[in-house]
Amino acid sequence: MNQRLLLLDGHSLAFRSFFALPKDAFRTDQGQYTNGIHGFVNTLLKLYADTKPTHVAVAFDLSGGTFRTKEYAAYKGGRADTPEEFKGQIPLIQEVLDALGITWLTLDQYEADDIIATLAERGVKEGMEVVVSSGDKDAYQLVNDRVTLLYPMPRSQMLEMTPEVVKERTGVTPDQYPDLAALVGEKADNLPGVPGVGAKTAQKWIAAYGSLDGIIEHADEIGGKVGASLRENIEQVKLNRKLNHLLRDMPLEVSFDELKPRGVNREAVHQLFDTLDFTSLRPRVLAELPLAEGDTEEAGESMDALEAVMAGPGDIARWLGGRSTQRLGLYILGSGEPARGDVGLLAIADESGQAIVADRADFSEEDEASFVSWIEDAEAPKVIHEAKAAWHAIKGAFNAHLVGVDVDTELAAYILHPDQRTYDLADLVARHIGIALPDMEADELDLGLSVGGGAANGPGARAWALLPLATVLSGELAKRDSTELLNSLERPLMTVLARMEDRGIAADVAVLEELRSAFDARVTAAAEAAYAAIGHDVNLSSPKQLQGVLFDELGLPPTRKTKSGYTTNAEALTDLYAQLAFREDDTAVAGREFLGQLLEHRDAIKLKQSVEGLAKSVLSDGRIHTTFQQTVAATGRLSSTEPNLQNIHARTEEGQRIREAFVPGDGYESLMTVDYSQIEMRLMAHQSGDAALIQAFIDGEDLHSYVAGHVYGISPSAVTSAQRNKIKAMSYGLVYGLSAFGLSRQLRIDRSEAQQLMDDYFERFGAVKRYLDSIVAQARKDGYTSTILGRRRYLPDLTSDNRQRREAAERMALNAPIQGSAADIIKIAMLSVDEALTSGSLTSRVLLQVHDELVLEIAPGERDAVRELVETHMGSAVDLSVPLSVGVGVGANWRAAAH
DNA sequence: CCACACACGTA
DNA sequence: CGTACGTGTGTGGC
Repeated sequence: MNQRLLLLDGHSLAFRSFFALPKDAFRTDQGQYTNGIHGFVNTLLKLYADTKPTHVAVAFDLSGGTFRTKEYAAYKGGRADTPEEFKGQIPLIQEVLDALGITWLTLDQYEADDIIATLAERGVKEGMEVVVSSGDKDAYQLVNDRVTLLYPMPRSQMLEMTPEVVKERTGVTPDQYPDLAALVGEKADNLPGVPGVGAKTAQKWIAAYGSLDGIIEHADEIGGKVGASLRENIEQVKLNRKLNHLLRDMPLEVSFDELKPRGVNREAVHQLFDTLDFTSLRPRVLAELPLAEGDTEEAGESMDALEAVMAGPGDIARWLGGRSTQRLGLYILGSGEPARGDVGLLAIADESGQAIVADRADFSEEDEASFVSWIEDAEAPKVIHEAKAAWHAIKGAFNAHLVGVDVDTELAAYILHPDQRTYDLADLVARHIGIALPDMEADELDLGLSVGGGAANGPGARAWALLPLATVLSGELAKRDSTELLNSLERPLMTVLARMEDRGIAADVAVLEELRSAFDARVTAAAEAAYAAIGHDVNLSSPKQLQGVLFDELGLPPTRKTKSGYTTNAEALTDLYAQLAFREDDTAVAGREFLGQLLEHRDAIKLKQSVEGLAKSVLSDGRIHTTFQQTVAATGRLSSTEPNLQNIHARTEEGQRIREAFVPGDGYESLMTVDYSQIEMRLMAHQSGDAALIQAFIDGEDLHSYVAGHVYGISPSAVTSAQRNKIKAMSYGLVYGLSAFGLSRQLRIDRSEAQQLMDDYFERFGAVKRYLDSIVAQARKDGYTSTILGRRRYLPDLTSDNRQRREAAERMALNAPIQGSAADIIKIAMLSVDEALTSGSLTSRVLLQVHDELVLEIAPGERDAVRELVETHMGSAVDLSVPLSVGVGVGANWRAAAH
């Protein structure tokens, strides 16, 4: 029979991958680099698919010497040390091979290529077709009509080297190649060739004398400088030839039976790929390599079990009929936008693999009633990816309120790994249950299209995959003790957020329009004045063009460098302005005018864009419906998009006018803001246990004056405002991992003064210092930080060799427990406030969250009751060693509700 | 058309 | 050389 033997040089292929793939993109939580492993497995899969071998072996070099280094100490000398990031990947590749059921070999004193040469020789003798893949040119000599070499090329291409191709590329036959290499030398192996002899000369000699032996025999007949050179270096050439000869008779104690792939051990692959963070390779490995015996039919992990059907009218009702209390997976294709949700297609699947896919447009009355009662049944457990989006889709399409979400797989994945930008369902399924979901075509993603039988596969498979995915994720969470965080905090919060988004906040479009026009006038005036100052137009929004004006035309001194030139940010422009203050030449006068108008333009255009963006996002109900992102911030915070209502101007007078456009809607009389005061410093006090800091909060004094009094050794009442400001900056900076350099820059004081300030601060608040140090130490040990609710953030860079990355990770480690705990606390408070409002039968409701602040819409007559309620529930969200102080304000708009 | 850089708003 | 985000604009690659 046709037997084919595939032989790989493991080290050589992995090393190429290591340099081909960006190492920082392949790094696990634990700091292990995996680019070489990933590339190797990828190459292996490709070779396997291309060659369909019956036998496979991977050969590795051993570290330490070989017979070649004994013979010639300089062999492969002069190479740079193996990169630290590559070491350690080889043993992991060998573990992967074990899991894949593929044999790998090493042999003391010999190189991978010797093993390959030996096996190739034996394979040919057995009548096999042999395919070798190695990036080592020495392997050329193995090529013949039964042995093909696949030589790796850039962009993961493989060059198929037959004897003809070798001849074409080297000018000699495969068995002559080592002769040629001996003459020319091999830089990679530190083997010098004959000076003056290149490939052309060597080819000519080999053609003339047949082989190296022939050349040596007739060395005296070769004239000219190269002849003399050859005669002088004849010993080196002989040595080269000896070293580059691959041994074909190694004592390998391996039989061809052992080289037959043993099949993939699923469990081992899952385990290993989990620790390696491999997502995309997992389904490929399982699909493209043979599975080990008894490992083919694993319950719940094979898509063979899936039976998806398209629903006709009445089918949904019938399907749900017998299953309404089972745990079911629900997948929705549609729009999950707040207040504009809709369902195009939906799919529901049960644990047995039965799935039904339905077009919303085909729902009968009976289907709708059955579906809605299932959706609104809290005892009917549902598994959904992005449940909040599903909530909106269902609200929009059925006017029903989703309850009974057992697992939101997106939220679960976020709790496990909060540092990913997105949590794509197909990626999670591939990663956690090792199945490649069928791609969904773009037209399947469109709403309301008629759907043929084939299209059911995508949604059906997704609904089906949710159930095993939820089981795996729940298991991971339980192992990590994070079940509570998901089920008691994030999952119920999802519904609270959905309702907040659904409500939106009323906007006064007349105010927005008035502001737009006022800001627009400022923009135009500033732009014209700026053009006048320099005598021509310029795009004031183009940093590149501004650099031309500032540094070339006006000859101003360069500012801080950016990646693509010099910064033109407000801070730098203000500095430049100050530098021109004492000059009265024409350029300086023009420069000052230009800079002043540019700053004015920046300010005005930002305000204008902000107002325009808000105006555009007002829906027909007169309200702005933001989307709160519950799974994007690595610290556990929420974020807000489309539009972002967490960064509405608040600091300047002009900016605050924008907040006047946020008003109570019909049926409500005011807005209320409730915020935590200094929650991060309170957490610092609590977590550090610093007695002085705790006392400050218990006494309820002005924090920054109190701390400044301690630092400067004076009474708080004697603290000047300059002293207070410095200490305030320092206190806030601590939460962000501020350095003395950063503090000096921010306060525009000497480095030494900043250092002194920090020293004095830590002298007085020693526990704070010890706490901050301990956070980093603990995080380095564990690999992650934790909040008061046990929310983790993984920071593998804490052990990076790269100082910048490491220090950045240290700052994140300092900040994450504080910022994240504050996020935990306000989330608890949101649940508790929401619950209290509902159970108190109040109409007032929460509309927005801005990290440490809630914005509520107050119904007539409820103001005082709500004030008391929010003070109580926010103030008692958690029990700390310092009080949680809450500020409340009420007014006719968001600005007026500030306090 | 898309990704990136820059600038800047919030906590 | 202070954390966490999102958005608008310009730019230069494809």
